[in-house]
Amino acid sequence: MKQNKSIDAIPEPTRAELEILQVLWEFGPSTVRVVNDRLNEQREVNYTSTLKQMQIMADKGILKRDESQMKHIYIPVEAENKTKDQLLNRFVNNLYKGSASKLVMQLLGNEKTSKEDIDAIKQLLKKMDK
Amino acid sequence: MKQNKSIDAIPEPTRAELEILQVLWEFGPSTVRVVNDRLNEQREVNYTSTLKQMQIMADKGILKRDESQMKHIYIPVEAENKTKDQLLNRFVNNLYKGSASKLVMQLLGNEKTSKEDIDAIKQLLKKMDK
DNA sequence: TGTTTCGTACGAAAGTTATCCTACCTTTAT
DNA sequence: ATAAAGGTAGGATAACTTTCGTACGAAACA
Repeated sequence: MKQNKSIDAIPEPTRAELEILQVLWEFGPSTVRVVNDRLNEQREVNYTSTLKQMQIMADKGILKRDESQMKHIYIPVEAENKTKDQLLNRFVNNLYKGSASKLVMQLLGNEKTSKEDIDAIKQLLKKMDK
Repeated sequence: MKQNKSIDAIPEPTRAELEILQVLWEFGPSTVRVVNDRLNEQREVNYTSTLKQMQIMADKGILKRDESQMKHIYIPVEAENKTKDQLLNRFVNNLYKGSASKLVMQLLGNEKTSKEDIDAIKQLLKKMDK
């Protein structure tokens, strides 16, 4: 049974917040240390910056945390797919007036989209026919 | 012949900037008055707010303007498709590690995506085979 | 011709985001 | 036991974004 998704629209995560969510989605519930180390593989960030961000996210309700240990463990409140669905919907609505096919058209016309990806998309659609 | 797109990466337009770009893409080169009227169909914005935004965008090089008349005419510097390509690439890179097919997968699994859209996507791909 | 309407320019202010310093506590290692 | 390392908490701050008030000039019109 489907929830009414329009009620609990998630506030758009900021750039920094999204970075952190990605790490948590990939590695599962983690400490600030782990997240910060991952982030520093891509760019230099001070530990306390990441800590602060994650605290703010917990305040906002984007993350919850387990404080039973000294090293708090942070966990995304919403599932990866749910959040991505919302971001994707917003993107489609904003840029393509809600038309998913327009977006795909843009994607197919985009030179950065590889032949492999296009083939994969075709496979997907074939599978859906069954 | 293709340009090297990686050189002239456009700075991410802000929320308000994107709103304005949408109007200009839809209605073509326009005065502040026209843009502001369109925006006010969706939300209340003061005229001078829109004016200021568009002036800033002109400063940043996102818009150019024709000042030969008293009512200045604003025009996006980059074509709609080019900007959307960049935004789309960024989106795919950010959320799907650059995999366009993952994005489409998400789209197809998304309940907000209509059957009509899915059919349209299939048509697109068929056409590409030829 | 004077007044009202419509335009631009400029600056201020408020809100948001991102970053990091400092303080202080706990654990670990010497 | 003491020092060092590694945690959290809470400002402070700087940059960016967004919004709008005020000033003032040009145009329309009564």
